[in-house]
Amino acid sequence: MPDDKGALTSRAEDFPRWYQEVVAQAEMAENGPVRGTMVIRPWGFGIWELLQGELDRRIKEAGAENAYFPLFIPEPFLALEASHVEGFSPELWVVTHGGGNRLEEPVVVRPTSETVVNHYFAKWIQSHRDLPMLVNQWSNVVRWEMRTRLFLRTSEFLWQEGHTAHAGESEATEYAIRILRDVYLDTMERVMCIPTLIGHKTDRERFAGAVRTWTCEGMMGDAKALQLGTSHELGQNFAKAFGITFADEAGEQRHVFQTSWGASTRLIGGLIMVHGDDFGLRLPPALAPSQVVVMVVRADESTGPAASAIADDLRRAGLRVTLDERTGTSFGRRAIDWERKGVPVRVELGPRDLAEDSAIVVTRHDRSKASTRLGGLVDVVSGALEATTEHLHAEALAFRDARLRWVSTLEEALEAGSDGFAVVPFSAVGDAGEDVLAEAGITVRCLQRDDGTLAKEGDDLVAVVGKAY
RNA sequence: CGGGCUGUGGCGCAGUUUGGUUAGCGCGCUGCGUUCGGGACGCAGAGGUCGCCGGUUCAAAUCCGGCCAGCCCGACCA
Repeated sequence: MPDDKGALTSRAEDFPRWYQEVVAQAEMAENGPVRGTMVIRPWGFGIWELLQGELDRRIKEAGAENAYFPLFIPEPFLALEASHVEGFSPELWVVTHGGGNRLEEPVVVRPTSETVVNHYFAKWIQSHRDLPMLVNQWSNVVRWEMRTRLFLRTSEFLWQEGHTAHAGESEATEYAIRILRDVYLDTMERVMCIPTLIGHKTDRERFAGAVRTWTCEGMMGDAKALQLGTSHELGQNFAKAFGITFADEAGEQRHVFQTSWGASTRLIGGLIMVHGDDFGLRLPPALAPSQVVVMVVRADESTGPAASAIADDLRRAGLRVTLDERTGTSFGRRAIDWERKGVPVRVELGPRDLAEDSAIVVTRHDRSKASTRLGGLVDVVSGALEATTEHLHAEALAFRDARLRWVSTLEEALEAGSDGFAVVPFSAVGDAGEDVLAEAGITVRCLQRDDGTLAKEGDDLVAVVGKAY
């Protein structure tokens, strides 16, 4: 919000007003006791739990199993893979004391777990029969960040990180892409209702230690890009550093090919920034801790029991329902609180409605209200939830496509990429072009074929460029 | 690390230029009452070492010196 403080004004201009409002209103998080850490309040955490469930199911369908590895990593582990340690060193939090004494060897708090996981993979993998090894971990990680921003870049964040080992290179590539598509892309498109572009990163944007980084990129409500999830092909870099070898069918000792992939609480930020409006958050039904709130307009001997019965009916239909009978708080106050939290559908029941054997159904995504017969209420609410999912995705897609321009030169990309996405032949950009774009705060978000599909390389590669968070 | 700014009840701020009774306002909070169909209202009340240390003065939130913390802009990043 523009004000007397110059610094704040310039920031607010490119920082949507609703972002901060929505985050605050949705009671999701605030900066915590240590710089850049976050506190997620129950409503926001409920969203995360649902998101976790959706991701976890898909991860298991892709064959990976959950496991857990230590929070503390011996410092020498990090040093084993040269580019990995180089990439992460500036971001490490290091513990120097334990039990009141200085530790002989400092330990690192994990910024990501490739090193510990691979330390164990080296022990666990002996034969081609042990492959592929597909492991996932839900955990927190910490990274020292120069500049933190709620949900998008916090010093501590929650995520899942998958780590796999395969016998062959093509197998690893296929698995990395399978995760990108079947886990990440599918969750983002169908669950989060976020139109998502996929592709791979340029060399400079690649994960430290990877040979190729595949990525999902979304456009936020201010036309800036957000990296929503990444899947890395690690080649044999870590296998060689950690000595992960197996005996193949012929009895030869060979190094494995690996992948690692992750998606974090950043997704909550993306969700807010794609769907939030001036009235608060708008949640896709699949991620709404409460999908329906049944509100009693005023205290009354008949509306209370009737609302309770409606809530039960909706629950029996498999919906997550909250019954709001707090008539001590004014109706408007309560209605706006739920609206801000993004509850997709509200059912409002007052004496007037009850007298007509009806209720008001309010849909959050378009704020429309309709009087509905109680007899058909469950169907109407279910239909409204389905419509919400479609509407949120369609609206976000229309927004993004209106700000995505196909261009053919670097100069055009520079212009179009400053307030949206530009798609430009990668041959027109190149490494030198990335420097030029960087001057304007624009980066290559991903490389893909001109039909939007994935390709490792080729003449038809296009670069999606834009400003990023 | 460079550049800018701010520290005053839980939150947001005014007051500082020009020192002067008991430090004020909005929101929130507690109690009572009236309300309740779209962010209610009235009355009563709780809550402050004015970031910290020192100095000047009859007198310091206000002036001087030092320190600390936080925010914003640049370099980093899921």
